[in-house]
Amino acid sequence: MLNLTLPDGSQRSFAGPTTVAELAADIGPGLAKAALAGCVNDKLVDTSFVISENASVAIITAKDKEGLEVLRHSCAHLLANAVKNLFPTAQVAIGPVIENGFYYDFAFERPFTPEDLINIESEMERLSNANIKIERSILARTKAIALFKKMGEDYKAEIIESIPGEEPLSFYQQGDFVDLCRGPHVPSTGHIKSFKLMSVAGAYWRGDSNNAMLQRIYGTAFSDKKSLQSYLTLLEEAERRDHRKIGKKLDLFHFQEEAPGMTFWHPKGWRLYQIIKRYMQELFIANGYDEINTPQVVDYSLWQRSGHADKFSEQMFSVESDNRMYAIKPMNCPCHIQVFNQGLKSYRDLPIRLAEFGSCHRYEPSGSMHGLMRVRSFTQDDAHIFCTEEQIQEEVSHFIDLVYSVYTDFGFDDVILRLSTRPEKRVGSDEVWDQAEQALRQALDRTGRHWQLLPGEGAFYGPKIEFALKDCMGREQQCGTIQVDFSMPARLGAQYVAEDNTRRVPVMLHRAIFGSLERFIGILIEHFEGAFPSWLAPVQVMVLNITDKQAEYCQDVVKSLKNNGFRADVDLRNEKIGFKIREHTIQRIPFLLVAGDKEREAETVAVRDRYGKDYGVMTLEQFSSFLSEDIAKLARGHSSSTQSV
RNA sequence: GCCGGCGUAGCUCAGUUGGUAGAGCAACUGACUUGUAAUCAGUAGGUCCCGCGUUCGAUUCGUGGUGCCGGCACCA
Repeated sequence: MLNLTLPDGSQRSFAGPTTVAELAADIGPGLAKAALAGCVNDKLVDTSFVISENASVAIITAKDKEGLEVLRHSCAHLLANAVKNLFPTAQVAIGPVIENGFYYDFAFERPFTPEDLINIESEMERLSNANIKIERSILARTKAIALFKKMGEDYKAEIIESIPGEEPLSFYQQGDFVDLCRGPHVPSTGHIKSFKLMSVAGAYWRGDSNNAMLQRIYGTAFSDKKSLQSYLTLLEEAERRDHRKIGKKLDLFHFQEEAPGMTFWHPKGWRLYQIIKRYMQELFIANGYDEINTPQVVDYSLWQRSGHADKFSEQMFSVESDNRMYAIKPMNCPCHIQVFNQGLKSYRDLPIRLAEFGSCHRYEPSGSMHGLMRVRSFTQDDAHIFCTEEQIQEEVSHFIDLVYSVYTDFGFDDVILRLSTRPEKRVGSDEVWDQAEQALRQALDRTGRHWQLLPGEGAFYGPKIEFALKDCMGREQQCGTIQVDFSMPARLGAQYVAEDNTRRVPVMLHRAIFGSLERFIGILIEHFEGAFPSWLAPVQVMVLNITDKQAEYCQDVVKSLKNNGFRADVDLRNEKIGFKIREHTIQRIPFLLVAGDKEREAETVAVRDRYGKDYGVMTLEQFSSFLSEDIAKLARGHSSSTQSV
């Protein structure tokens, strides 16, 4: 007698060993059809798995998260199957599930073309319609290696050879196609219906740039066509929000060949930049930081002493002048230590918080550049806190609060916290690491927020906390960080006089909230789709006349708004009001003020926003306080509109 | 840096199977003086990314470079 407990607590009894598929059929014909896999005592298995002991069992369908992953994994196999059918000389490498889909890596004598992709997809459809049974088998590894070598699948053979342990391995076969796989997989290819191949790209074998480059085909699969379609729509939305496109459309910045990876900021983009910088400047002042500024070009010897030249000489811009080698600074911390080192410091002076809008240049690999997100010239909202070990926790606690308040101001409510602890290779004694990790842990716990632990992911010089925010598309963007550094202060001779009159080396905390201003602005552009909240908008108000008769009045209105500190502009062009409204709506200007004869005579303005909402007629005083209120809201309570134009 | 793709007017993009190029929008000029998402007409605008090669002739073909795009790798 076999008793199986279902997720809802109910039980099913069978006379003897039973497969997952039989259990599904026993529950109902619908489930029998939908079953992709099973979960027996929390272990995922195929529907063909035989349950021989009492267990808790769940039937997994495409509606389950695990089911979707099984489906995608099987779809990766379907892809490999199709490629092998069409291009028998292609070798298969690996084909895992990733966020939103899957990929499969192939070695093939020529590049796959977009036409190939179309043909491969048709072949996948054909295989799906044929509803080929997918069967699991077990092979001893020596046999398996021989089998794959015989098939000419050198990469697969290499994978099998590198799997540790001695136990036999599982394989999945569909028709002629066989693949090494832990599984589970869907029962037959007919379950894979809603899929799409997305792109081909190069990828290094085993992710190592010393290895051969394979061709990676990306694809995605969903439980049904509708989910697939809504995913594709989401991708379109992401494309619409691309900061590079919006940056052009809103005339914020540009790039050109003569300065790859370096931003040419246009008036409106630079205004946005300045607003964000000023915001942070005030925050520095309010939180006990002293803003400093250090040289752009610094003798190479400082970078040798700091250790950066050793590790990053390839990525540093260097300048030779009068037979002396300099580097354009790639980071600010060595310079900040130079400032700290001026004059003898006492423990009474600590913590010392030195902040800088540090302009840095790094020769990033050509293929890594991406709009504002990864540039060769950028400015960090950088600061270094020099303190004692005992002060770490309080400084970190305070910093975490600060990060949250900043992200909230910019409209990001979802923040992910990660603590990275000591790696294998590191400097500093275990006691110091214990203390620092403990301090970070306690600071995190004190916030009462969720945080993730990344063991071994810390820098060689100390543990760190990283802050990632989630934008309106649900994408994670790592921005802020606070890192403990046990190494640099000693290397560069930083000291303070302790209570017992001995010289000690201070701990240095590297920290940034935006990360780089360029990147943060890129994130903001995408988050708001260019429709910045009024406190950030480069132009907050545009005043429009209807005919020339109101031109002078409109200019007076703008003058008065500017005097009140608002970023206002006027459009007196001889165009229809509808045309002007369209243009400035597309430009995402928060408020449009229209003045015709009626308004001019009454000394009022007609107010409307970029979403088409009509706020009626107001006096200038009324509008000023209305706008002030809107600005004071910061980003809180605003949601970016997805209304498209 | 690596694999693949791409580079044509300010922007978005056609096009030339090798005979130095076109549209829409923007710009400029004129008319219209307009009431909440595109008024009409006209004009001007190009080293077809750069160098070299093949050719009578290259924007088109080849090659080297450069930049961008999608990934990979990298990211103090």
